[in-house]
Amino acid sequence: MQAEPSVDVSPLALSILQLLDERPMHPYELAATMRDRHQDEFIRLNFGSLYHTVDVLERNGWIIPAEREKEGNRPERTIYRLTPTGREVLVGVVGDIVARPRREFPHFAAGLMFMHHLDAAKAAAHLETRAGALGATVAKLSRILEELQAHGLKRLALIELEHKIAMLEAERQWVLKIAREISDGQLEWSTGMVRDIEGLRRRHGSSTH
Amino acid sequence: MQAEPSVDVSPLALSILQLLDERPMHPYELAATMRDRHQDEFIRLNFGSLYHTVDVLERNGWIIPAEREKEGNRPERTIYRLTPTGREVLVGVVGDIVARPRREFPHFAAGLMFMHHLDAAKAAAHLETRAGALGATVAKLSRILEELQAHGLKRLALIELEHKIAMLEAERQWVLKIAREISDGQLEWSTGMVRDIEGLRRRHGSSTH
DNA sequence: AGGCGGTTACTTGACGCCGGATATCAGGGT
DNA sequence: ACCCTGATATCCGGCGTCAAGTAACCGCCT
Repeated sequence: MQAEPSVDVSPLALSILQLLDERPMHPYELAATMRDRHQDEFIRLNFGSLYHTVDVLERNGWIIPAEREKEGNRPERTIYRLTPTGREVLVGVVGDIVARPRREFPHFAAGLMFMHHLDAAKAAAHLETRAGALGATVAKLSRILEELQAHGLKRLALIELEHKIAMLEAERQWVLKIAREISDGQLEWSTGMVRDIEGLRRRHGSSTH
Repeated sequence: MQAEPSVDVSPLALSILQLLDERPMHPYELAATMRDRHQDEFIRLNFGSLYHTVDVLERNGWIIPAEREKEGNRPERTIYRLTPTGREVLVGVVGDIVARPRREFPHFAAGLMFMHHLDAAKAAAHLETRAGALGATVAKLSRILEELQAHGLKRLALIELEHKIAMLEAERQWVLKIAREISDGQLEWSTGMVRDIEGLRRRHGSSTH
């Protein structure tokens, strides 16, 4: 029932809270709406965790069943609405998520860490492939962005798209640079190298990165 | 037993394969080594999934138990080694992970998506907080990077650190830019806005972003 | 030398979330 | 009549997280 330091509320939960703040809905409708708004491009969505998350939110008292409908012979559906506490949590969590970087573990970093198992030529080629894919996505998203802007959508409504494009583009630049440096020998290559890193300070401390 | 299109091998599994390629080890030693090399800064590591993953790798035939030691009265430990198939998989997976961007769902994007639930001032403040945290991490990692380079480590051995720093810095720049644009009113704010996005093309297609 | 508190070695188990598949019914199209 | 899609929910197995449990070791105190 607490509003609490609002830690560890999943993006999916956040999205549920946010939608129920607009109006009461039943879970399936939540999913449908998320899809309509393309939130599922940025938030992992599937029925299993949706229903589960709804349960959890109810247990926490962030949301409560408001109504229970049965239409024809379809499964009965439960309509939920946001509680006042839920509303507070929503705002709190948004602030928290925006303000505090969380530790993430992108696959690519792991790939890089073991890149020396490839030979230089292959590595460079793979990086170029990646850059190409990244470029294609950036192009696609940019087109969409422009189109939506032309349709009159405000920037604030599209900020996460802008962000994604920027990050993708940054990665692309970096990847390209490294690919070049490998190709022209500027990044010295040694295929079986040892990677002992003495001195990288052991855990403890700023959590964040 | 297949070498296969090498999809869906977790970073942790990759790391295991990689270490066993150097020499046979038992699971606990794997973990210890990963920690020593600070791989756990880039790969999510905990004992539960470690032992589980080892099991799976064995079932797949990528690794096999080579020896079984009992020292004093400690729990008996199983030493694994890489199979030839395992070695192929290793190289394949590395290439794959490097070449193909995977869809990731960073929390921050979700936060941005709902940022309009905050008022402008608070949003800007939170973004600045984030930029600060990002800056601190970048500084810390940069210091470590230099130190390690000074210790004679080759760039190739530190490439993932370089990457992380670059990405963090890119995000920081972006966050700072947006914070400024909010503060000086350049990014138009409307707190309760509707966010219906008609036109963002429905799923199907380049998977990647 | 004996004992005792803390750290390191090593594995297992319980529990919860996640994601994919599946069951059921309604309705519209051919 | 048949089939496909959409609406609606639940189920189940896999994987990750956390923490407990046992043994040895190390250092210190007396």
